[in-house]
Amino acid sequence: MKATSRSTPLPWSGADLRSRERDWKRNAVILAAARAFATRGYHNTSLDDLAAALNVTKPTIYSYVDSKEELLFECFKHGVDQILAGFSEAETRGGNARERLMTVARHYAIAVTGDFGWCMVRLEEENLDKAMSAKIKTLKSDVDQGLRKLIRQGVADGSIRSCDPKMAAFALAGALNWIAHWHRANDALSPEEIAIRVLEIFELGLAPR
Amino acid sequence: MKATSRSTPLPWSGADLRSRERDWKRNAVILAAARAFATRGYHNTSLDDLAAALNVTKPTIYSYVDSKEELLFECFKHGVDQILAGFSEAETRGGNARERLMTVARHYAIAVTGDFGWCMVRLEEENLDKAMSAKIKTLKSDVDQGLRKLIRQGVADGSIRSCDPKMAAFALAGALNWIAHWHRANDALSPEEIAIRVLEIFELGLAPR
DNA sequence: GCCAAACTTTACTCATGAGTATATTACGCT
DNA sequence: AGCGTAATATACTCATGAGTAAAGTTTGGC
Repeated sequence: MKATSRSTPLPWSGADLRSRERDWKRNAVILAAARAFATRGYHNTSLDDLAAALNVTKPTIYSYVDSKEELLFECFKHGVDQILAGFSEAETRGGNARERLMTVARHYAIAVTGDFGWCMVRLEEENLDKAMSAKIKTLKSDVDQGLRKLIRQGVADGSIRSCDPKMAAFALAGALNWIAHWHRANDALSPEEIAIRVLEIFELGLAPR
Repeated sequence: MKATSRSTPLPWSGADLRSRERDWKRNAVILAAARAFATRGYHNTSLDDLAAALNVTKPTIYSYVDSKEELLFECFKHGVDQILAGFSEAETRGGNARERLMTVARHYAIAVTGDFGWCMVRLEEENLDKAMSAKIKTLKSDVDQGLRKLIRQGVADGSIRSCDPKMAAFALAGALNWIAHWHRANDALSPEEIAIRVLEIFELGLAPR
């Protein structure tokens, strides 16, 4: 039997290759969308604009996503996944709860300054239909609950001063999210450095020690 | 000369009254816009919707503002004015720089939970033309510089731990702005109570003392 | 009571942009 | 070679919503 016949399930057989290629392109569409949304805003970005940026036409985009909303949702999802990865890493790195919280926060800061940061932070649920809005709420809540849990654990293990976990989580998330508003790609400070400085303020507080 | 002739500039003469009435209505339009934008988002609020909420029609709105953008700008302005008022009050109340900063922050938190909070925090400059966008930038910068100045003064007078004023101002503003995202009018905690709790975290930090 | 100004409405225009039906091209497979 | 499928493009439809012109309505001043 010839090596080129269809009975040869090569790792990169035609179908497989095509499907990888497709995923790759889909991700390119999502990334371009994230950048466009961050620059001009969701409502000010038409899919024709986006298509032009990708050197394709609108129907091509519709072959990768079902709607503009889905595009926005995917951008959001990509960003949140980075944050959720921070929780996993915090578990593997270990340390007391405050240290784990800071690991998460560092990841968070980096995610927020990345390509999907804007979509994550600025996404207004009013722009999405009920079903998607609910998904977003869940994801946001997951992150929020994760932060609160770490804070509660910190209070329990003595690594965090006794405080209201809800307020502390919101304050921290707010400060971190806000980075997306003021950070520019060519800032003097790298995302890591920004994270360190912001987190120091949270650890030590403003009052002299 | 008769007392009723036009030469009598009575405190509530016709013209004066009408102009007050006009200002009152204009403010009602702006307030209704702020609420509608906060609920449904700027782009999802049509001026027909807004007009309906006010029991008038679109052209009436156009007799009070020149454009939808102007409406958004006015909402922003109203909100920022409340914050700037906080700086004045901090001056009159006095105290060390950290105390003055906390006075401003308390005002800030209350402004952000108010009717114009959403517009202040979520306003995306991409929605505005160059000229207005520049005005907004200036106002935002005024607030930011005000915060930084207080922080620098605090470091100088020893009431604030030595830190990067830019980062501290952004972290504080972020935490406060974020309140607008999660606070709901019927929250268990009043804006004042929220302000106290969030500011405590900033003063004392998360690490045990 | 009548006039003029301010105010408000009815009934449009017009541009934009999401989404789609249909044609065309490219490419792997036998 | 040539068939079938996936990918992309052309060329629309259609709804929405900002903004406006012109006509009606109210109100205060005489």
